[in-house]
Amino acid sequence: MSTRYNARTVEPKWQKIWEERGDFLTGGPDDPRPKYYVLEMFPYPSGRIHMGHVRNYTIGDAIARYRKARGFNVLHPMGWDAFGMPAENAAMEKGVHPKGWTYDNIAAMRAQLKSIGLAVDWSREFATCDPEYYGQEQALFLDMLEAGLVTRKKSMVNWDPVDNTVLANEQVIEGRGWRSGAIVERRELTQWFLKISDFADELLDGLDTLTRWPEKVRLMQRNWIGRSEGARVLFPIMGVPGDEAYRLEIFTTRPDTLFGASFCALSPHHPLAQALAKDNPALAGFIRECDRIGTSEEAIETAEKMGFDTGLKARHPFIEGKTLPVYVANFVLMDYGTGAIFACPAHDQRDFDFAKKYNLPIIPVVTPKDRAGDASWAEELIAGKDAFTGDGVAVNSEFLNGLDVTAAKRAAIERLEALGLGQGTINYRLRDWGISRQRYWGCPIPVIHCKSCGVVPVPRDQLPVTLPEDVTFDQPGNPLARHPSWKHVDCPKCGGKAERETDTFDTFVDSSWYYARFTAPRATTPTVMDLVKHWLPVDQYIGGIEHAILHLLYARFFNRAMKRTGHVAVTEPFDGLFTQGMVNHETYRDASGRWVAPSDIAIETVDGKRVARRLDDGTPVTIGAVEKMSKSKKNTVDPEDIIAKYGADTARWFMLSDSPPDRDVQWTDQGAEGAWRFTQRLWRMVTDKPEELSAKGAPLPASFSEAEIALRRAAHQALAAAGDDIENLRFNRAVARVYELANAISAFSETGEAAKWVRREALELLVQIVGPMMPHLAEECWLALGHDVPLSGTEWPVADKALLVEDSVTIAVQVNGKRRDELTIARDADRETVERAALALEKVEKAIDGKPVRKIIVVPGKIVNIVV
RNA sequence: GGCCCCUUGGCGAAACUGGUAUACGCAGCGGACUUAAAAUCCGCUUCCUGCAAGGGAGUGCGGGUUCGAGUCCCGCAGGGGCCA
Repeated sequence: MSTRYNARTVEPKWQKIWEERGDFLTGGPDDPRPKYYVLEMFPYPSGRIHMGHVRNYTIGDAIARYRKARGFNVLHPMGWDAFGMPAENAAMEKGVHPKGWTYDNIAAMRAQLKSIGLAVDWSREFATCDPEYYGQEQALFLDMLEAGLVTRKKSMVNWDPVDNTVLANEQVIEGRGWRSGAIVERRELTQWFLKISDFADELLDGLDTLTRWPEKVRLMQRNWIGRSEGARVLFPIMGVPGDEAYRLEIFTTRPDTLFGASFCALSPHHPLAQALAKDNPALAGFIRECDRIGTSEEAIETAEKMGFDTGLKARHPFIEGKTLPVYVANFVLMDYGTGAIFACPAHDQRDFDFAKKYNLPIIPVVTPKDRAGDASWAEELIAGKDAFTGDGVAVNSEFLNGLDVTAAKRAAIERLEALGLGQGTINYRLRDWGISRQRYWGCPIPVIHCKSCGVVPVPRDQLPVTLPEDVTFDQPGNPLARHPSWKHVDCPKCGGKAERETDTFDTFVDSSWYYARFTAPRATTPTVMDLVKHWLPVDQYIGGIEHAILHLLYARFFNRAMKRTGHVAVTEPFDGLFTQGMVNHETYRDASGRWVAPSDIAIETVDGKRVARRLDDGTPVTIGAVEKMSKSKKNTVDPEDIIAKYGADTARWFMLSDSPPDRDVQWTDQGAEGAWRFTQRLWRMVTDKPEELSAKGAPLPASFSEAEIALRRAAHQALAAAGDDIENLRFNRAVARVYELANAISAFSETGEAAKWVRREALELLVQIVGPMMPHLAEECWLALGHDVPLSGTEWPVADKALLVEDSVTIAVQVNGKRRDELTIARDADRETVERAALALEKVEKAIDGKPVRKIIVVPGKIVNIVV
């Protein structure tokens, strides 16, 4: 006798019980249990959770619950990445204050997250817009300023004309602002920078220690840092007005190709180009034209190569009397290297294209090893379309001749250094991290600008520098800068009139240290050394792949900066990283091509084909591609609707089944229905026929039938395998084990006392395996099975090792590698017995067909292969 | 363009370090229960051939290594990611 499982009443009940019991409060550092810190990337408080959140937090929650059951002292906190543009946009569009908007959103999202039933220690919650948090962030900044980790410099910046703010390179995607989508402009501004490039090598080397990170993420970071070894070379330039001794410094990764040089090229923004343009209207016009092409590296790279001959001549460092023309060229980036290059068209594609266009010499100086000494090769190269960039042997290069690329590079650098015309150097793609944002809703940068004292840090006892609340958003630009009084202060040094810095931090600063703050969220210092020492690094960090570079590289740098300033002890903040896939859904469009939401349509199967219609007027709807859930395509499913209809456990179960968590998952109604059906099935299995279960705690029967032993085996094997799967975040496999065990229990039809005992044992194990994934349902089942201690306070069961190994195994028998039959035999049968049994099989005999047996391969427990 | 990853039934996917390919779920088909439906339960479901027993093919395509390849190596095609 049972009733239907009602998630709507059961789920809040258990959430309340867990809270009252304090089940998920973290133990202190003196707790005898080993620590385990599991953290999901904290959300931006947009106001509503989406399915991506459900997936992310379900994965983390299953880990947290499993680790707790395995006897760990688990730290599983939650907070809010609460500063940023959307709050200001809301202020501009709806006239609400960013602060009120943000905290209201947090309240709404907290309630939603709690309805998922997360095993989170909510006592540690904070938002980055809490003055208690950002005040400590300001303290960290002052420490870093003192330690020389911060600089202030003029630089060309990416200016977002819609958000009216500066963007870091990483925030410019395909020439557009990552948030606004506006085409980014170039501007020169004085900005605050964190010196991440000082750590380029360390961040690169550190990647090798991150063995529990996806290889893909490490590779992306490696490419982003972009270390390249090369040389800086000085080319004396003749004909620079007013400076006959001018030496042009260029950067090259191919000093071995210097003998193949045919011209030098300057970036349009190179100081020499700019200086020449002053007296040369044609050049000035050319530079303007280059700027019009766009500012993104991509645009510059794909644009047709254009050059302007300055008429200057550069002297070749190695070849006496040889001079090279000096061009200004649109494909040379001012940001990379020195903003000037020497070009060797034969061995660089861009140089090659340029040389062809302007009829400049192409001089091959590296020959592929297999074409060495082949005179026609050079002609082929010059006549063709592609430069040769591979490894080979140096030719036409005097003292370099015969050397391979690596050796030739080394030899060329040695000569340059001897001549005083250059040196070996390492160049990085990684630039310093510009952190100034001309926005209101962010952490104020705690410095004061004084006319006589310069930049003065805000004294520590005046922290936090809090945001003023009486601000207006009725005009573009920074509300802090136009606030009537906030920025006017006395200089802490001289007492004279001074102004506060009105820029605020990039919000990536806020998210670069929150993981450390969770270990001491109320401390009056940024961190507490004993606590960060105990808890860091994060054992398992979980989030979207979209943060592979931005957030994760910043956090790795910031942690190092915190270590240097004495706020943490570890070098790497995240020991294990897991990047979960996206949640996708089918898209739908009506006859006029407008997107239609899944909740507005009905789908039927007609003649084996799925057809969709609008619910309101019945008009047909086209079913389109499966894509990432997004508001713009309306293919979203609201977690709140799903929870209201099926309960949180169903949503959680669906998120963990089917697709491996690092891959994208497709949300489907059928899948959700399937997950819901299983919740009902499990509940029925536990409650339907209590008379078929032995009493709780009944003694172990003296003996079991074969079928009983088989079920016990299935249960214990499922337990061992599912535990292993959960530990390795292979939830889809754990789910499959659960179904297998459930199927085995359903198929079990033995009667009698021993059978009842075995059925209870299997059911209890099943419920316990399900526990981390569908915690509410598991608790309710556990209660129905007669337990008075909730699962949240119950240890993970231990699988009986004796039941994990089978006495006999079924192995395949192959003849010449083709499977012919199978054989069930004692697990420890010796080689000869297996061979004899295999040869005795009728089908095997037929396959051998009287041919002589040449060899028999026996892999114990796996396979027999008879070679004839 | 460079670097990297992926490709297994109608679909999502399993297959541990080379050893019975397609577990588990979804969808579909057939059946039971029911006045009927829903729900539930049972069975079938890689392809070809065959009444069947059986036989053959088969993990994107083409080669290779091996007693044995979804798994390792080389080449190609398609898809995706990052950097350009």
